[in-house]
Amino acid sequence: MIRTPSIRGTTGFALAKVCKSHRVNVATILAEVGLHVGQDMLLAELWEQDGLRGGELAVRLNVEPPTVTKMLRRLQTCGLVERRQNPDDARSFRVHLTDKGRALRDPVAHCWQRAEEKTLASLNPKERQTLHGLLTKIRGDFAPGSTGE
Amino acid sequence: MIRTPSIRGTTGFALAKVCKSHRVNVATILAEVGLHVGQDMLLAELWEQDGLRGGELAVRLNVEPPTVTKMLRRLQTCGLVERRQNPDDARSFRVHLTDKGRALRDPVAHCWQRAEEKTLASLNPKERQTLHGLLTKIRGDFAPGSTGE
DNA sequence: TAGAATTACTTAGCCGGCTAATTAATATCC
DNA sequence: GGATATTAATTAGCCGGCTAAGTAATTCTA
Repeated sequence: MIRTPSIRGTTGFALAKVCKSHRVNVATILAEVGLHVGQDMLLAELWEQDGLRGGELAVRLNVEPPTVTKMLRRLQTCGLVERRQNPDDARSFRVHLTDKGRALRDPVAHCWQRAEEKTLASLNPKERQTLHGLLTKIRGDFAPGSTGE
Repeated sequence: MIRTPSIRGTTGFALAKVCKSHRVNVATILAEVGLHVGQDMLLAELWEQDGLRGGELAVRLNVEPPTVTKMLRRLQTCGLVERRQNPDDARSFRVHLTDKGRALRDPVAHCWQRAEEKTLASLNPKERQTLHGLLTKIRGDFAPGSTGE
């Protein structure tokens, strides 16, 4: 029997739709602090660990190097990050947050909380925890029981 | 108390990361049939219901009208869709699949199955069902042509 | 050690997205 | 009916993404 897959109605489709919705929510709220969606993710890596190389950022963000090149140029123009020479390797460079970039951490965190609340509005706390656990399991990450910090 | 939200480790962050990963998976596999990621979603709406207006596509895809304009121009150039005049309203138009566009349905469905398998590789069937249920519940908030907000 | 391969990043150009401003057609109101 | 508002779609320009191709520095290798 030839089971024509229904496309819509697959888990991947639902995931894509939820992702899109969440991205719109984040973008809308993030505009209030003057950031474009995507830039927050790069800054988040630097808030976690300052001074990463460009290539390391690409790997952690799961994007290609040219994407990092362009994003850094704009973030640098905005005065949020700066590049410093890497004494160990003249090919690469290290990206450091400016004071202005560091100052955005809490406002952006607040944006994310609001966007998350909007995206997950229809789930109760237990469902949210289940979802969180499944997502972290997909990521191959850990902390399945830890409720944030 | 001074609980500085950790940004990373939130459900929204995990969702964004999983979304990104899945999008990369879809993009990679979708390239085999000559589509860019995003075009599959537009075609999926037409596979579901042919002859939608441009604005209806924008609403269903949760994107802005200019995005639809550009995507349609490219899909039209590729010979996948065609525009037809709307006799009821000369401002708008209706988008119809070509035979070539219709023929992509099953190949794309297969791409999605593969991408989904890759994205959800670490989940067992029961976990996948749970995830599917949660995503569907989230979508229930804004999917059924509701007022959205 | 000189040349070849590899690595790290940039450039150019495209596509999916967005906002702001514009155009054309329809609907509304005086 | 004519002026006005509203709606549907487009254009222009930007940002986040990509691939392909190029450049410069490092490493490998003969």
